[in-house]
Amino acid sequence: MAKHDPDLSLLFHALADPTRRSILTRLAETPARVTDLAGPTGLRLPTVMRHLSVLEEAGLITTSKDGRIRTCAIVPEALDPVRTWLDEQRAIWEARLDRLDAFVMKVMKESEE
Amino acid sequence: MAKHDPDLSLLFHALADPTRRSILTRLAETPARVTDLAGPTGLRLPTVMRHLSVLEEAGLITTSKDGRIRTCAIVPEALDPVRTWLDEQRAIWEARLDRLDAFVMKVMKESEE
DNA sequence: ATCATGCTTAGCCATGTCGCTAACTATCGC
DNA sequence: GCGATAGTTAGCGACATGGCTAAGCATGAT
Repeated sequence: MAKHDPDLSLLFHALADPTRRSILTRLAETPARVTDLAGPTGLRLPTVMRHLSVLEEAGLITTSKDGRIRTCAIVPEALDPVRTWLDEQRAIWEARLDRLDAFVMKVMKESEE
Repeated sequence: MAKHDPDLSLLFHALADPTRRSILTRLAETPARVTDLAGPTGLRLPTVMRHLSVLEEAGLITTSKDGRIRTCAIVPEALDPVRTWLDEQRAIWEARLDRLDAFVMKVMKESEE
């Protein structure tokens, strides 16, 4: 409801990049090291690191370091706000369609008279 | 499934801006003119025009011009790909949790033996 | 015909994004 | 300790984004 919703903006922005989405999908299978994630993308490590920090700041993944290895994992509930927003929108949009329906019905009924 | 999914990127990017989201929510109530949309935002017309064209290129709204007035309206089904993607992700994530469950069960069973 | 209205275009500025390389730190295996 | 491995930091360049002003164009009202 808040006018300023940094959370949603961060989430949507994080999801707006194909590389980040593919990293997410990869992580959905199983947690992985940074290098493992970099492999399929064909990108350099620092670039991947950057994507990971965007994902982490959006709350979509968590990372932890063990020795020299950083392991990344998804945060399943992180997508909830997105889902909620979508549901809200759909509710409003459908309400509007219903009203449009009602309007059409009314006009039709009136035209019959 | 496609590695390159410009559609989703456009959609997510369009949704990543609070101004654009508020325009969408406003349009969900009823179609509106460009000036009507600019009002609440406190932004100048050219700036709003820009946001509108981003929304339109993402397929989230349609606009049509009658005389000197451009009317904007939402495209309700435009959010479907987003919803689909979310559902896919959730499916994978849940499958992973199930597998984790199975793994835990297996370990527990083995430890009993 | 003239003027106000509603939108559009062009262009500027500050900042953000996405890729890179190069150099650095920290661990692990020997 | 030494070298290989994993990650990190710093900084660069090209381009995109989000805001603005100023000026233009088309249409509606008088």
